Amino acid sequence: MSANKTPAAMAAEAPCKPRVRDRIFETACDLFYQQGIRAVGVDTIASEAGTNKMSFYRSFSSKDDLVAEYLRQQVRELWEWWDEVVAKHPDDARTQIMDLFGAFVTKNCDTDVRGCALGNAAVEIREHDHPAHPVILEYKSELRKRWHALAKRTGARKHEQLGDALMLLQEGGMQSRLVFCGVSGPLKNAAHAAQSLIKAHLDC
Amino acid sequence: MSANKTPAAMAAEAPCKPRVRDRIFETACDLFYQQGIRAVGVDTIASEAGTNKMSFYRSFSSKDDLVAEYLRQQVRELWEWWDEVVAKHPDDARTQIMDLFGAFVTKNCDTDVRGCALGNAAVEIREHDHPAHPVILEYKSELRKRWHALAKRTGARKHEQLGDALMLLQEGGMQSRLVFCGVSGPLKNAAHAAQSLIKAHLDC
DNA sequence: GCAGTAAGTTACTGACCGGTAACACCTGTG
DNA sequence: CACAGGTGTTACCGGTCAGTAACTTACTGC
Repeated sequence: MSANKTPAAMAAEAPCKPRVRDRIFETACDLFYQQGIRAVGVDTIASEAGTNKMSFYRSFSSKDDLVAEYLRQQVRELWEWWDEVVAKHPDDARTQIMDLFGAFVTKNCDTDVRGCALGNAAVEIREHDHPAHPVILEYKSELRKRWHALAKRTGARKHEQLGDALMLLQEGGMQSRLVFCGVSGPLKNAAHAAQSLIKAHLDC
Repeated sequence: MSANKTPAAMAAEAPCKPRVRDRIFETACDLFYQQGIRAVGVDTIASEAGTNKMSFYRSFSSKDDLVAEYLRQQVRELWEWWDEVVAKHPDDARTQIMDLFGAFVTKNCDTDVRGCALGNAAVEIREHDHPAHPVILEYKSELRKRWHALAKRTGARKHEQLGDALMLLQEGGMQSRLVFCGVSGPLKNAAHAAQSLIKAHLDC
């Protein structure tokens, strides 16, 4: 099927699909994030991507599967962002945490930020058999593990408490972005709060 | 219309409607909170309340209005809870905060807790002209004001920072309840985090 | 030119959505 | 008894939802 190909415009990726699928997927990601998963229909996605529903179902088996893939994509981008920030000071956990919060606040300045895609999905999708469910659960668990690991490397005695606290700050910041515009909400003090927490856990 | 009435079963409330409306409203609140606003249809609410759609529309002008009223009810219950907790130590802001977090964690032990009704609604309802929008915005603003006031009364110099930090902890705790069961998530360390923050803001 | 394949087009299904019209019932009050 | 109000029942409207069938177009490599 996808053997011995020479065409120029063939993307350098693993599968074959050249254009339409990607266009649909990108459009779907935007719409899901901006307007919510349940609020966006398959017809809307297709026409917004400049195609039609039939082409949609040639690329995706169902809307639910697309949603799961959308969330997996978000997870990839989120970890990419995280790894990038953390890579700047590989041996200084405390600076890594502060960098994360700094970049986190900066990122959330954009007016088109709508909180955490995974968290929002958890609100919208309550059915336990939805293919998106394991994606969300795994992401949040991994996120917590990373905060714990980071907190431990600061040398804090009660590193689990510290890690959870930092995660709560982040989650709360994302949540608040849906009602407070820009960084006008409590989010703007997230970095200060993180600083205070670290200090409290290290020198007393 | 509602003049000179004597019937026994007439509720002691202001309007006239005796039973059906309340049954529908209560059912709707439960379903909206448990399954989400968009996931619950008018038909479902009516039949779950033991009646039908026609009786629903005799009591409520539209689903959107019912949603707004559901949220207003949630706000009432939330402030009632808050005031009750806070009333125990009227002159000790620090204890009030710790009591709030204690009660907050306890409340979230229940298995049928699904996060913050207002926050969830903010995720599900993105339309700016929805009657629920002002309810959500006003609640979150008032919540922030209360945290600020509480933080100020602890004597903390940077009370705005402290207030925002406490709010972030609370918001994050609610958000995390949708994916982590009971208090197995980071929520369980919310009280510790609050304690650390207060300490950091007071004695250094 | 032929074959294969990706894509566009139109029309459809069955289910559900929010919301309404018309009518029957039942119960309490005058 | 008659009347009124709250309620139940059935059927319906127009719209949208996810998903499918069948046909057509256009490009590409051989």
